Amino acid sequence: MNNPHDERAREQIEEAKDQVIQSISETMDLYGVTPAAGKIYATMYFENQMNLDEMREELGMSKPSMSTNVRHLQQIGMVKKKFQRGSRKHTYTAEKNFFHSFMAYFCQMWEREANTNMEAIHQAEKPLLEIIHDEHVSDSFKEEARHHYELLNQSKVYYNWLDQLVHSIRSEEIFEFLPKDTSQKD
Amino acid sequence: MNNPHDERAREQIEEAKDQVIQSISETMDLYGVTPAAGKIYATMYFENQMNLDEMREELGMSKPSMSTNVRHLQQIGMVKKKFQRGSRKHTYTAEKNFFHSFMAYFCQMWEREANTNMEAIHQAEKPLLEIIHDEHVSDSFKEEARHHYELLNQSKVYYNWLDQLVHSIRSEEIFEFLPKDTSQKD
DNA sequence: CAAAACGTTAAATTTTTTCTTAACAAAGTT
DNA sequence: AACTTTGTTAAGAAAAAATTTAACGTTTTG
Repeated sequence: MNNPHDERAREQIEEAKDQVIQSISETMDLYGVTPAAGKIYATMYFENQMNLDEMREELGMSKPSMSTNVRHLQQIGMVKKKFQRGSRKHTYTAEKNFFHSFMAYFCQMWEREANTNMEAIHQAEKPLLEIIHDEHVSDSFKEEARHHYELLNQSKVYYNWLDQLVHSIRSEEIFEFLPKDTSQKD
Repeated sequence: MNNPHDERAREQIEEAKDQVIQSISETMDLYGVTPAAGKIYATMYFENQMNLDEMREELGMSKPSMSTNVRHLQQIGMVKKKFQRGSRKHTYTAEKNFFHSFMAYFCQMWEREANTNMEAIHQAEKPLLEIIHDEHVSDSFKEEARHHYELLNQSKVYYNWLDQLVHSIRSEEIFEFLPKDTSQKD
C-alpha cells in the first residue's frame, strides 16, 4: 500500500475529485445553497454514504454546521437520509442522479412561484375590478385600474405555463420531447 | 380629483399593486436577487419606465443602491436601459414578459452550470484515465479511479440534456411541446 | 468657464447570514 | 441509574453582503 505509484495515484484521485467538488459547489448557488452546503453535497457525491462526523472530518467544520446544511440539502431533495440499522449514527446519501435533483428543486420552486403569485394576483384583481365597474370613479383611475388588471391577467398565461412545465417534468413527459441522450458527446 | 371615490380608488390601486409587488419580490429569490432588487423590479413592472431618482423616491433607499441593484437586474435580463433623448437621466424599463425573464435567466444559469462542470469533468477525467491504464497502480486504486470515472461520465448525460434544454428554450421549440395557453384558466 | 445634475465608485456602516462553542435532549450502553 | 453517544437547539462570534454617505468623474447648462 505504500507503493509510490499508489501514493501518486491516491493524490491524483483526490485532486481530480477536488476539482469537480469545487466546480459543483460553485454552480450550486443556482440551487440556493451556500458554498459550504455545496461542498458537502459534492463531497457526498463521491461517497456511497456519509455520517455527520465524516462530513465534519472531511470539511473541517463543526457538527452543527453539518447538521443544518444537511437538513437544507434534504429539503431540496439533494440528500436523503439512509435508514441504517445497527449504528446509531444517521447516514446520508447524495442524490447522484442530477436529473432527480433538477426535477425536485425546480419543480418545488416553480410551483411556489406560480402559487404565491397567482394567489396575490387573485387578491389584487378583486379591488381593481370593483374600481373598473364603479360609476363614481373618474375615468383616469378606471383606466389605471384597467391597465393594471390587464397586466396581471396577462401574466397568468406565464404562471399556467409554469404549472404545465412542472407537470411535464414530474410526469417525465418532458423527456419525450427532450430525450436523455446517452450517446457519448464528450 | 379630490373626489372621495377617486381617493378611495387610488388607495385600493396602491394596495393591490403592493400586494403583487410583495409577492413578486418574495418569489424572485429564485432568480438570485435580493428582496430590494426584487422590489425594484416589481415596482417597475407596474410602470412604463423609471429613472433612478424615481426608484429612490418610491423605495425610500439611496441612489447608489438603486444603481447597483438595477445593474444586476440588467445583467440577468430583467431590466433594460431605455434610450431616451432629451433627458439626461437614464430611464429603465422592466421586462414585463415573464417568459423572457424566465428564458434569459435560466438559460444563462444552466449554460454556466453545464459549461463549468463539463470543464471540470474533462480536467478530472484525464488523470483518472491515466491511473486506470497504469500497470503499476494496485487494483484497489484502479477500481476507485474507474468508479469515479464512470460517475463523471454518467453525469455528462445530464449536462448534455441541460444544453439541449437551453437550446430548445432559446429557439422557442419548447413552446411547440408546451404551448403558451392563452385560454383563461383563472 | 463655473455651477449643477447625474451616475458611479470607494470607504465605512449596518444588517444579515453563517458558523462555532456551549448547553441540552433523546436514546443506548454499562 | 449513571454514563456515553449522537443530534439538535440556543446564544454568541465571525464572516459576508447590502446599504449609506461621501467623493469623484463626466456631461450639461447657465
